[in-house]
Amino acid sequence: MTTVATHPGLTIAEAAAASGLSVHTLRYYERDGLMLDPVDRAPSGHRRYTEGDLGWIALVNRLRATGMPVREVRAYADLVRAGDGNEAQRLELLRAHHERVLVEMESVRAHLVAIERKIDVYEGRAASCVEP
Amino acid sequence: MTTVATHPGLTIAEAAAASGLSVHTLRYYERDGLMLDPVDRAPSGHRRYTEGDLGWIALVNRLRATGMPVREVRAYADLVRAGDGNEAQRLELLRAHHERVLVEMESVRAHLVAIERKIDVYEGRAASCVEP
DNA sequence: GCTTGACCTCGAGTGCGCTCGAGGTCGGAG
DNA sequence: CTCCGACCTCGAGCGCACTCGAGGTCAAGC
Repeated sequence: MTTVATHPGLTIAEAAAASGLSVHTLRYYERDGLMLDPVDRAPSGHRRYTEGDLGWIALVNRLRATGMPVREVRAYADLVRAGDGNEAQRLELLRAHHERVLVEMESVRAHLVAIERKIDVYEGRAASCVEP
Repeated sequence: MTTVATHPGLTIAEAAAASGLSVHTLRYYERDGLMLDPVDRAPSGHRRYTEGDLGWIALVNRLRATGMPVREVRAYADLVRAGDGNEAQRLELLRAHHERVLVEMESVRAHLVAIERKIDVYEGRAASCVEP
């Protein structure tokens, strides 16, 4: 069952369009160890992104979008790359991140409520308390 | 009714403790035009923060905590400093920020749900779909 | 055979938001 | 009078996450 030359894969421009990242950022992520493996290359040396690459990038995007630092995404990628046996560590990393995001969201929500009150003041829907 | 030498005001260290910012950051904010006015000084030249200053800093903290860029906080401070007549602009700025924060929170929430699903996979509470 | 354009590498540059350090002043305690 | 600690200014430095540019390769189309 030698799967020879299935799909050629996406060019970096296509991968950029698909992921919402810039080609610069895609190369940067790879350089910086955020990808699981170096991306495949065409004989020309051009990158060819697989569906698996895109799936991984989507996860990286989710982690980044929720504020995980690049270095921590790299740590996660390192764990996955290391293969089986560290699932507990991966889980711990994700759970810690999850918890931090929840705390941060609650903080933002609370601050936002205070800002809403100030908006109400400007709209004349409430009495100003002290400051402008 | 000449209010002579009421309270002396807080030192920068006290203001830092009260606001949660560092003394460096307090000076930086002032330098950068985020304060409504230059902070009062003792005869020694040392800063003396009033209750009003602290209230304003609290607002700045709320704006920053919800992700408003420093330059936009400055723009808001500029408006307030300019005095009456631009309430509509201030309101618009706050509302635009409010809207952005809501959109961002929703995005984070959605990404977080996807991450939760991945956590479930690691906990064996769900079947893995495709990627690690 | 030449041009064009998409890609490559490597290293430097950018914008943001602080953060730090050197060198100096000031006021009160000993 | 001296020392100390808290403060001052000014300018540089830092960490992060990209972002850009110079200089080069390669393959396809004219």
